[in-house]
Amino acid sequence: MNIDQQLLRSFGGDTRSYKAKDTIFKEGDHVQYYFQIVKGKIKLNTYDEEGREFIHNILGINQSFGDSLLFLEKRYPVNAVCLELSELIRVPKNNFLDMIRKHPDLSLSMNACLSQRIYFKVLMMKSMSSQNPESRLKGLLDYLKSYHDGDCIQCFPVELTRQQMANLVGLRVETVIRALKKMEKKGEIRIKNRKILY
DNA sequence: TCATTAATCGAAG
DNA sequence: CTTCGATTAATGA
Repeated sequence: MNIDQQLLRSFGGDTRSYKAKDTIFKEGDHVQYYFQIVKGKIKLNTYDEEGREFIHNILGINQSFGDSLLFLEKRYPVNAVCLELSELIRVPKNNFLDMIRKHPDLSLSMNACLSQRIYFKVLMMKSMSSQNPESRLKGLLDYLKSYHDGDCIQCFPVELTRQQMANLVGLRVETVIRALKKMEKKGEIRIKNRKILY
């Protein structure tokens, strides 16, 4: 979701900056704001009983997060953590709902947005249900690439560390590294100086 | 250059 | 596939 910043401000939105590793909200916190990224990147994660991190999503500029919770009376099911120096616009929940009411067009794009999230979640779950690590990575890469309006072949640079990719698909780094090498051999991806091109 | 973080590798489970 | 141990590369102060 990407809403005009002036509009967000007119409904009480304020800009806040966060340092890398700052926590924006924690699992179990009350949902009180709509967040939209002006600059930087954040991740949504949880930890399993062994303390291993699972990343649910990584969001960048002009993307919002936690917004589906604004329509529910639930607490956050995940943590939101900053990956780098970032700037976010924060709008109080009730103001946000007010804004939606006064701008029906927003409601429509909100639907489109949430629909798309559900759609990609399903695609991700489909590939994640595969036992094969290469299929899981392929699913992740397809998802990432779908956000990229690239045209050329194998020119989409994956801006994620291998560790992050591993935590996104539920595998270990080493496994990801080895699987990526196989995929490179098969010509499914290209690797230039450790950078992955898909 | 020192320290920290990420990427790799090989061997074993 | 994961875990462990160790090395090497890249990055930033």
